[in-house]
Amino acid sequence: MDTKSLIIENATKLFQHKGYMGVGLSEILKTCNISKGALYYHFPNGKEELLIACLQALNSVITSDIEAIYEKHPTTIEATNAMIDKLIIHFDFEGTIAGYTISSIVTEMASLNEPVRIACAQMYEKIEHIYFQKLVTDGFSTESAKSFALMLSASIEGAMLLCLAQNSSKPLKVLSQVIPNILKES
Amino acid sequence: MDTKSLIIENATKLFQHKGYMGVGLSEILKTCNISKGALYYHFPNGKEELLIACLQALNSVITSDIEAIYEKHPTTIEATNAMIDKLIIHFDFEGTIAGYTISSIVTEMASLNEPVRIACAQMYEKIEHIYFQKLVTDGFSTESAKSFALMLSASIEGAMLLCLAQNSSKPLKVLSQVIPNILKES
DNA sequence: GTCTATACTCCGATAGAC
DNA sequence: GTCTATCGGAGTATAGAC
Repeated sequence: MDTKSLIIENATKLFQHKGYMGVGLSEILKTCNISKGALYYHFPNGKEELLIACLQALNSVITSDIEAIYEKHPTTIEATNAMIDKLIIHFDFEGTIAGYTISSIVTEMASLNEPVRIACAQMYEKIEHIYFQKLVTDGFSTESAKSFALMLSASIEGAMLLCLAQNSSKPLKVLSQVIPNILKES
Repeated sequence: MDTKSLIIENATKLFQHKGYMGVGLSEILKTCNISKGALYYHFPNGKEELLIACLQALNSVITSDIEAIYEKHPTTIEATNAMIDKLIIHFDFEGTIAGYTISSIVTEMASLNEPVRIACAQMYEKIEHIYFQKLVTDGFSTESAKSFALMLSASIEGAMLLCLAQNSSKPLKVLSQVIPNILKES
Protein backbone atom coordinates (compact mmCIF):
# COMPACT_ATOMS: atom_id res chain seq x y z
CA MET A 1 0.00 0.00 0.00
CA ASP A 2 1.23 3.53 -0.73
CA THR A 3 2.19 5.73 2.17
CA LYS A 4 -0.63 8.22 1.69
CA SER A 5 -3.30 5.53 1.98
CA LEU A 6 -1.52 4.08 4.97
CA ILE A 7 -1.56 7.44 6.74
CA ILE A 8 -5.25 7.99 5.98
CA GLU A 9 -6.20 4.53 7.17
CA ASN A 10 -4.39 4.75 10.49
CA ALA A 11 -5.26 8.38 11.16
CA THR A 12 -8.96 7.73 10.51
CA LYS A 13 -9.11 5.08 13.22
CA LEU A 14 -7.22 7.27 15.67
CA PHE A 15 -9.42 10.32 15.01
CA GLN A 16 -12.57 8.25 15.44
CA HIS A 17 -11.43 6.79 18.73
CA LYS A 18 -9.78 9.79 20.35
CA GLY A 19 -11.13 12.80 18.50
CA TYR A 20 -9.17 15.32 16.46
CA MET A 21 -7.59 17.16 19.37
CA GLY A 22 -6.94 13.93 21.21
CA VAL A 23 -4.57 12.62 18.56
CA GLY A 24 -1.15 14.15 18.12
CA LEU A 25 0.83 14.00 14.92
CA SER A 26 3.49 12.01 16.76
CA GLU A 27 0.99 9.26 17.54
CA ILE A 28 -0.01 9.03 13.88
CA LEU A 29 3.63 8.93 12.81
CA LYS A 30 4.44 6.19 15.31
CA THR A 31 1.47 4.07 14.19
CA CYS A 32 2.51 4.41 10.53
CA ASN A 33 6.23 4.12 11.22
CA ILE A 34 6.97 7.20 9.16
CA SER A 35 8.53 10.58 9.83
CA LYS A 36 7.12 14.08 9.97
CA GLY A 37 8.67 14.88 6.62
CA ALA A 38 6.76 12.08 4.95
CA LEU A 39 3.46 13.21 6.39
CA TYR A 40 3.97 16.84 5.40
CA TYR A 41 4.98 15.75 1.90
CA HIS A 42 1.57 14.09 1.38
CA PHE A 43 -0.43 16.63 3.37
CA PRO A 44 1.31 20.00 3.03
CA ASN A 45 -1.39 21.76 5.07
CA GLY A 46 -0.85 19.43 7.97
CA LYS A 47 -3.29 17.87 10.37
CA GLU A 48 -6.43 19.61 9.16
CA GLU A 49 -5.91 18.55 5.55
CA LEU A 50 -5.36 15.00 6.78
CA LEU A 51 -8.62 15.07 8.73
CA ILE A 52 -10.59 16.17 5.67
CA ALA A 53 -9.01 13.36 3.64
CA CYS A 54 -9.90 10.87 6.38
CA LEU A 55 -13.52 12.05 6.45
CA GLN A 56 -13.85 11.69 2.69
CA ALA A 57 -12.33 8.21 2.72
CA LEU A 58 -14.60 7.23 5.58
CA ASN A 59 -17.60 8.60 3.71
CA SER A 60 -16.94 6.11 0.90
CA VAL A 61 -16.28 3.17 3.18
CA ILE A 62 -19.27 3.62 5.48
CA THR A 63 -21.83 4.50 2.83
CA SER A 64 -20.88 1.66 0.48
CA ASP A 65 -21.02 -0.67 3.47
CA ILE A 66 -24.54 0.49 4.28
CA GLU A 67 -25.56 0.40 0.61
CA ALA A 68 -24.49 -3.23 0.33
CA ILE A 69 -26.63 -4.17 3.32
CA TYR A 70 -29.64 -2.27 1.99
CA GLU A 71 -29.38 -3.93 -1.40
CA LYS A 72 -29.27 -7.36 0.16
CA HIS A 73 -32.46 -7.03 2.20
CA PRO A 74 -35.95 -6.53 0.77
CA THR A 75 -37.37 -3.96 3.21
CA THR A 76 -36.08 -1.02 5.25
CA ILE A 77 -36.95 -2.77 8.50
CA GLU A 78 -34.99 -5.90 7.62
CA ALA A 79 -32.05 -3.97 6.21
CA THR A 80 -31.89 -1.62 9.19
CA ASN A 81 -32.05 -4.46 11.67
CA ALA A 82 -29.31 -6.28 9.77
CA MET A 83 -27.18 -3.15 9.95
CA ILE A 84 -27.80 -2.66 13.66
CA ASP A 85 -27.06 -6.33 14.30
CA LYS A 86 -23.73 -5.83 12.61
CA LEU A 87 -23.02 -2.87 14.88
CA ILE A 88 -24.00 -4.89 17.95
CA ILE A 89 -21.79 -7.82 16.98
CA HIS A 90 -18.92 -5.44 16.36
CA PHE A 91 -19.44 -3.77 19.73
CA ASP A 92 -19.66 -7.04 21.67
CA PHE A 93 -16.57 -8.35 19.91
CA GLU A 94 -14.35 -5.28 19.79
CA GLY A 95 -15.60 -3.46 22.87
CA THR A 96 -16.23 -0.25 20.97
CA ILE A 97 -18.16 1.12 18.06
CA ALA A 98 -16.15 4.21 17.30
CA GLY A 99 -15.23 2.98 13.82
CA TYR A 100 -18.80 3.37 12.63
CA THR A 101 -19.41 6.93 13.76
CA ILE A 102 -17.85 10.35 13.34
CA SER A 103 -19.60 11.82 16.37
CA SER A 104 -16.30 12.56 18.09
CA ILE A 105 -15.23 14.72 15.16
CA VAL A 106 -18.62 16.39 14.72
CA THR A 107 -18.98 17.47 18.32
CA GLU A 108 -15.44 18.70 18.53
CA MET A 109 -15.04 20.46 15.20
CA ALA A 110 -18.45 21.37 13.77
CA SER A 111 -18.58 24.75 15.43
CA LEU A 112 -14.88 25.51 15.05
CA ASN A 113 -14.00 24.55 11.49
CA GLU A 114 -16.38 25.01 8.58
CA PRO A 115 -14.69 22.73 5.98
CA VAL A 116 -14.66 19.88 8.50
CA ARG A 117 -18.30 20.54 9.43
CA ILE A 118 -19.30 20.36 5.75
CA ALA A 119 -17.43 17.08 5.24
CA CYS A 120 -19.31 15.62 8.21
CA ALA A 121 -22.66 16.94 7.00
CA GLN A 122 -22.10 15.36 3.57
CA MET A 123 -21.58 11.98 5.16
CA TYR A 124 -24.81 12.16 7.17
CA GLU A 125 -26.64 13.39 4.09
CA LYS A 126 -25.46 10.43 2.03
CA ILE A 127 -26.46 7.93 4.70
CA GLU A 128 -29.88 9.51 5.08
CA HIS A 129 -30.33 9.32 1.32
CA ILE A 130 -29.82 5.54 1.37
CA TYR A 131 -32.51 5.21 4.05
CA PHE A 132 -34.77 7.57 2.11
CA GLN A 133 -34.56 5.62 -1.14
CA LYS A 134 -35.30 2.32 0.58
CA LEU A 135 -38.29 3.83 2.38
CA VAL A 136 -39.68 5.13 -0.91
CA THR A 137 -39.23 1.65 -2.40
CA ASP A 138 -41.18 0.33 0.58
CA GLY A 139 -44.07 2.54 -0.48
CA PHE A 140 -43.73 5.50 1.87
CA SER A 141 -44.62 8.93 0.58
CA THR A 142 -41.73 11.25 -0.18
CA GLU A 143 -42.49 13.37 2.85
CA SER A 144 -42.82 10.43 5.24
CA ALA A 145 -39.68 8.84 3.86
CA LYS A 146 -37.70 12.02 4.46
CA SER A 147 -38.87 12.29 8.05
CA PHE A 148 -38.29 8.63 8.83
CA ALA A 149 -34.86 8.65 7.19
CA LEU A 150 -33.79 11.49 9.48
CA MET A 151 -35.37 9.69 12.43
CA LEU A 152 -33.41 6.53 11.66
CA SER A 153 -30.20 8.43 11.23
CA ALA A 154 -30.64 10.34 14.48
CA SER A 155 -31.73 7.41 16.61
CA ILE A 156 -28.91 5.15 15.40
CA GLU A 157 -26.28 7.83 15.99
CA GLY A 158 -27.78 8.57 19.40
CA ALA A 159 -27.90 4.89 20.33
CA MET A 160 -24.22 4.51 19.45
CA LEU A 161 -23.48 7.46 21.75
CA LEU A 162 -25.42 5.77 24.57
CA CYS A 163 -23.56 2.51 23.93
CA LEU A 164 -20.26 4.31 24.36
CA ALA A 165 -21.40 6.01 27.57
CA GLN A 166 -22.89 2.87 29.10
CA ASN A 167 -20.20 0.58 27.70
CA SER A 168 -22.91 -1.79 26.59
CA SER A 169 -24.61 -2.73 23.35
CA LYS A 170 -28.01 -2.65 25.03
CA PRO A 171 -29.14 0.71 23.56
CA LEU A 172 -28.63 -0.62 20.03
CA LYS A 173 -30.42 -3.86 20.91
CA VAL A 174 -33.44 -2.00 22.26
CA LEU A 175 -33.43 0.28 19.22
CA SER A 176 -33.61 -2.65 16.81
CA GLN A 177 -36.65 -3.94 18.69
CA VAL A 178 -38.41 -0.58 18.62
CA ILE A 179 -37.72 0.34 14.98
CA PRO A 180 -40.40 -1.96 13.47
CA ASN A 181 -43.02 -0.09 15.51
CA ILE A 182 -41.76 3.24 14.28
CA LEU A 183 -41.73 2.52 10.58
CA LYS A 184 -45.47 2.55 10.09
CA GLU A 185 -47.41 4.99 7.98
CA SER A 186 -49.28 7.39 10.23
CA MET B 1 -20.00 33.91 43.45
CA ASP B 2 -17.15 31.89 44.89
CA THR B 3 -14.18 31.08 42.71
CA LYS B 4 -14.80 27.34 42.59
CA SER B 5 -18.32 27.77 41.20
CA LEU B 6 -17.05 30.31 38.74
CA ILE B 7 -14.45 27.89 37.45
CA ILE B 8 -16.97 25.06 37.10
CA GLU B 9 -19.46 27.26 35.29
CA ASN B 10 -17.02 28.59 32.72
CA ALA B 11 -15.15 25.32 32.25
CA THR B 12 -18.41 23.43 31.68
CA LYS B 13 -19.35 25.67 28.77
CA LEU B 14 -15.89 25.45 27.26
CA PHE B 15 -15.76 21.64 27.57
CA GLN B 16 -19.19 21.31 25.97
CA HIS B 17 -18.29 23.52 23.03
CA LYS B 18 -14.74 22.40 22.33
CA GLY B 19 -14.40 19.03 24.02
CA TYR B 20 -12.04 18.09 26.83
CA MET B 21 -8.88 17.97 24.76
CA GLY B 22 -9.85 21.10 22.85
CA VAL B 23 -9.74 23.31 25.93
CA GLY B 24 -6.45 24.26 27.57
CA LEU B 25 -6.11 25.26 31.18
CA SER B 26 -4.91 28.66 30.02
CA GLU B 27 -8.18 29.28 28.22
CA ILE B 28 -10.15 28.41 31.34
CA LEU B 29 -7.95 30.69 33.47
CA LYS B 30 -8.34 33.56 31.03
CA THR B 31 -12.12 33.18 30.93
CA CYS B 32 -12.31 33.17 34.73
CA ASN B 33 -9.63 35.83 35.22
CA ILE B 34 -7.82 33.72 37.76
CA SER B 35 -4.37 32.22 38.03
CA LYS B 36 -3.07 28.68 37.87
CA GLY B 37 -2.53 28.64 41.60
CA ALA B 38 -6.20 29.37 42.23
CA LEU B 39 -7.35 26.56 39.97
CA TYR B 40 -4.99 23.98 41.49
CA TYR B 41 -6.05 25.00 44.98
CA HIS B 42 -9.68 24.11 44.19
CA PHE B 43 -8.89 21.13 41.95
CA PRO B 44 -5.61 19.61 43.19
CA ASN B 45 -5.80 16.81 40.63
CA GLY B 46 -6.03 19.28 37.79
CA LYS B 47 -8.06 19.19 34.63
CA GLU B 48 -9.56 15.74 35.01
CA GLU B 49 -10.91 16.48 38.47
CA LEU B 50 -12.40 19.69 37.10
CA LEU B 51 -14.12 17.79 34.29
CA ILE B 52 -15.77 15.38 36.72
CA ALA B 53 -17.01 18.32 38.81
CA CYS B 54 -18.38 19.96 35.65
CA LEU B 55 -20.23 16.78 34.64
CA GLN B 56 -21.81 16.45 38.08
CA ALA B 57 -22.90 20.09 38.10
CA LEU B 58 -24.28 19.73 34.59
CA ASN B 59 -26.16 16.60 35.60
CA SER B 60 -28.08 18.63 38.20
CA VAL B 61 -28.76 21.57 35.90
CA ILE B 62 -29.92 19.60 32.87
CA THR B 63 -32.03 17.03 34.69
CA SER B 64 -33.82 19.56 36.89
CA ASP B 65 -34.47 21.61 33.76
CA ILE B 66 -36.04 18.61 32.04
CA GLU B 67 -37.95 17.64 35.18
CA ALA B 68 -39.52 21.09 35.37
CA ILE B 69 -40.74 20.84 31.78
CA TYR B 70 -42.13 17.34 32.33
CA GLU B 71 -44.02 18.41 35.46
CA LYS B 72 -45.61 21.32 33.62
CA HIS B 73 -47.07 19.31 30.75
CA PRO B 74 -49.71 16.57 31.07
CA THR B 75 -48.39 13.97 28.60
CA THR B 76 -45.02 12.73 27.40
CA ILE B 77 -45.71 13.91 23.86
CA GLU B 78 -46.52 17.46 24.96
CA ALA B 79 -43.63 17.62 27.41
CA THR B 80 -41.15 16.24 24.90
CA ASN B 81 -42.24 18.61 22.19
CA ALA B 82 -41.99 21.52 24.62
CA MET B 83 -38.47 20.43 25.47
CA ILE B 84 -37.45 20.08 21.83
CA ASP B 85 -39.02 23.46 21.04
CA LYS B 86 -36.81 24.95 23.72
CA LEU B 87 -33.77 23.35 22.11
CA ILE B 88 -34.79 24.67 18.68
CA ILE B 89 -35.32 28.20 19.95
CA HIS B 90 -31.97 28.07 21.67
CA PHE B 91 -30.27 26.84 18.51
CA ASP B 92 -31.87 29.44 16.25
CA PHE B 93 -30.99 32.19 18.72
CA GLU B 94 -27.52 31.17 19.84
CA GLY B 95 -26.37 29.30 16.74
CA THR B 96 -25.42 26.24 18.73
CA ILE B 97 -26.84 23.64 21.04
CA ALA B 98 -23.71 22.41 22.72
CA GLY B 99 -24.88 23.57 26.15
CA TYR B 100 -27.57 20.89 26.23
CA THR B 101 -25.45 17.88 25.39
CA ILE B 102 -22.33 16.14 26.63
CA SER B 103 -21.76 14.27 23.39
CA SER B 104 -18.40 15.94 22.86
CA ILE B 105 -17.17 14.61 26.19
CA VAL B 106 -18.70 11.16 25.77
CA THR B 107 -17.20 10.50 22.36
CA GLU B 108 -13.80 11.78 23.39
CA MET B 109 -13.44 10.31 26.84
CA ALA B 110 -15.78 7.32 27.26
CA SER B 111 -13.26 4.80 26.03
CA LEU B 112 -10.23 6.48 27.59
CA ASN B 113 -11.28 7.38 31.13
CA GLU B 114 -13.59 5.23 33.20
CA PRO B 115 -14.60 7.76 35.92
CA VAL B 116 -15.59 10.24 33.22
CA ARG B 117 -17.51 7.56 31.33
CA ILE B 118 -19.44 6.67 34.48
CA ALA B 119 -20.32 10.31 35.16
CA CYS B 120 -21.68 10.59 31.61
CA ALA B 121 -23.62 7.33 31.87
CA GLN B 122 -25.25 8.53 35.12
CA MET B 123 -26.50 11.65 33.38
CA TYR B 124 -28.10 9.73 30.51
CA GLU B 125 -29.59 7.29 33.00
CA LYS B 126 -31.22 10.10 34.99
CA ILE B 127 -32.67 11.70 31.86
CA GLU B 128 -34.05 8.38 30.65
CA HIS B 129 -35.65 7.84 34.04
CA ILE B 130 -37.60 11.08 33.72
CA TYR B 131 -38.93 9.97 30.33
CA PHE B 132 -39.69 6.53 31.73
CA GLN B 133 -41.75 7.82 34.66
CA LYS B 134 -43.80 10.10 32.43
CA LEU B 135 -44.47 7.28 29.97
CA VAL B 136 -45.68 5.04 32.80
CA THR B 137 -47.99 7.85 33.96
CA ASP B 138 -49.28 7.99 30.38
CA GLY B 139 -50.33 4.38 30.71
CA PHE B 140 -47.52 2.55 28.95
CA SER B 141 -46.45 -0.81 30.28
CA THR B 142 -43.17 -0.89 32.17
CA GLU B 143 -41.46 -2.68 29.30
CA SER B 144 -42.76 -0.34 26.60
CA ALA B 145 -41.91 2.69 28.70
CA LYS B 146 -38.33 1.51 29.11
CA SER B 147 -37.89 0.98 25.38
CA PHE B 148 -39.49 4.27 24.40
CA ALA B 149 -37.51 6.20 27.01
CA LEU B 150 -34.29 4.91 25.49
CA MET B 151 -35.63 5.65 22.03
CA LEU B 152 -36.43 9.24 23.02
CA SER B 153 -33.05 9.71 24.61
CA ALA B 154 -31.19 8.31 21.61
CA SER B 155 -33.14 10.16 18.94
CA ILE B 156 -32.88 13.52 20.71
CA GLU B 157 -29.14 13.14 21.26
CA GLY B 158 -28.72 12.02 17.65
CA ALA B 159 -30.80 14.90 16.33
CA MET B 160 -28.64 17.39 18.25
CA LEU B 161 -25.58 15.82 16.63
CA LEU B 162 -27.16 16.23 13.19
CA CYS B 163 -28.05 19.85 13.99
CA LEU B 164 -24.42 20.56 14.81
CA ALA B 165 -23.21 18.87 11.61
CA GLN B 166 -25.76 20.57 9.36
CA ASN B 167 -25.67 23.85 11.23
CA SER B 168 -29.45 23.89 11.19
CA SER B 169 -32.26 23.22 13.63
CA LYS B 170 -34.13 21.20 11.02
CA PRO B 171 -33.30 17.74 12.42
CA LEU B 172 -34.85 18.69 15.77
CA LYS B 173 -37.88 20.18 14.02
CA VAL B 174 -38.47 17.01 12.03
CA LEU B 175 -37.98 14.92 15.15
CA SER B 176 -40.68 16.81 17.05
CA GLN B 177 -43.08 16.12 14.19
CA VAL B 178 -42.29 12.41 14.10
CA ILE B 179 -42.36 11.73 17.84
CA PRO B 180 -46.16 11.70 18.20
CA ASN B 181 -46.28 8.84 15.66
CA ILE B 182 -43.68 6.90 17.58
CA LEU B 183 -45.24 7.06 21.01
CA LYS B 184 -48.05 4.64 20.32
CA GLU B 185 -48.59 1.30 21.96
CA SER B 186 -47.74 -1.44 19.50
C1' DG C 1 -7.16 31.55 49.02
C1' DT C 2 -4.79 33.53 45.36
C1' DC C 3 -0.74 35.06 43.22
C1' DT C 4 3.93 34.75 40.21
C1' DA C 5 7.52 32.17 38.40
C1' DT C 6 9.12 28.26 36.58
C1' DA C 7 9.73 23.27 34.91
C1' DC C 8 9.28 20.30 31.42
C1' DT C 9 6.74 17.85 27.94
C1' DC C 10 4.39 17.74 23.69
C1' DC C 11 2.22 20.26 20.03
C1' DG C 12 2.12 21.40 14.88
C1' DA C 13 5.10 23.13 11.50
C1' DT C 14 9.38 24.17 8.73
C1' DA C 15 14.13 23.69 6.65
C1' DG C 16 17.36 21.31 4.43
C1' DA C 17 20.07 16.86 3.70
C1' DC C 18 19.79 12.62 1.14
C1' DG D 1 9.68 10.55 -1.29
C1' DT D 2 11.55 10.24 3.12
C1' DC D 3 14.67 11.52 6.57
C1' DT D 4 16.69 14.42 10.83
C1' DA D 5 16.99 18.56 13.34
C1' DT D 6 15.00 22.33 15.19
C1' DC D 7 11.67 26.18 16.04
C1' DG D 8 8.22 28.73 18.69
C1' DG D 9 4.31 28.15 21.25
C1' DA D 10 0.97 25.90 24.20
C1' DG D 11 0.14 21.98 27.15
C1' DT D 12 -0.25 20.49 32.37
C1' DA D 13 1.69 20.70 36.68
C1' DT D 14 4.58 22.37 40.77
C1' DA D 15 6.94 25.50 44.22
C1' DG D 16 6.89 29.05 47.06
C1' DA D 17 5.71 34.09 48.13
C1' DC D 18 1.99 36.80 50.10
